[in-house]
Amino acid sequence: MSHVSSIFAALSDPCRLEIIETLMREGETPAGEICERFDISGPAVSRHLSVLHTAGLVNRKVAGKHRLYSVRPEAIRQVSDWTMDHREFWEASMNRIEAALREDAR
Amino acid sequence: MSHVSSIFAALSDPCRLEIIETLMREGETPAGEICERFDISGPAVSRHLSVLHTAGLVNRKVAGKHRLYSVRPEAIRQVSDWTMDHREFWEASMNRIEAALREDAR
DNA sequence: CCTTCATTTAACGAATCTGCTAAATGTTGT
DNA sequence: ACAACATTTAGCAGATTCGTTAAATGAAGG
Repeated sequence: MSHVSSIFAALSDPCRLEIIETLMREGETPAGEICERFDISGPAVSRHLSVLHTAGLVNRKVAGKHRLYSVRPEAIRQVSDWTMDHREFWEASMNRIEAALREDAR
Repeated sequence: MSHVSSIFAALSDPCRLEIIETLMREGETPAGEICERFDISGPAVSRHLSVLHTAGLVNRKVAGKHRLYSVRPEAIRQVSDWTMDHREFWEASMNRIEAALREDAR
């Protein structure tokens, strides 16, 4: 699996995406606090965290009985890099569409 | 499923990601030509194209016996937008990491 | 019409994902 | 050592995914 596609896979679950967004907003957070935010069981959240960790999206830090999770910025950057690699395509195309819209509006 | 997570889901398969990258590079392409590039069967590629279409990542245009596929730039832009929404997080964090590296190097 | 070409749909099996509950692990405080 | 707490692992059911081959669809040309 190409590396960026495995990052996409990790983000493809709505629950995992929300976990990542929460961690980016609030920084390092213990597993238990993440659990509280979701209606699913603790083990289910734990599994999601483990998927994210395996995919290299989060760091896990052991602190007493807690595990602190945080997003690895490089991972998000890889997504950004992927879009930037193709920026010429979508930016140019978007401009063409906008131009066509302006043309239509006249 | 939040919209961006369904885009991530569509891109989470290596074969689909490669299809999208090919289409971005080469523009509108008939299904048959896409098939030739992959070792999997025609029906398998057709299914991937249909997944991409359902997720809003590609346009399908009927041209005689051919179906021409092309990437919808807005879809890629949504990925870009998502990274940009969190840019402050990963950019700041990357800088912090870089600063730490520079600190270590001294 | 009938055939051929391009592509999709159907039907199926193997593998993977996601959730659950119950049990295990490891840590802290008594 | 023991009890309480935080989290993960095990084991299982149901849904989904991805590939295959065979059959269906639909346009183009003789």
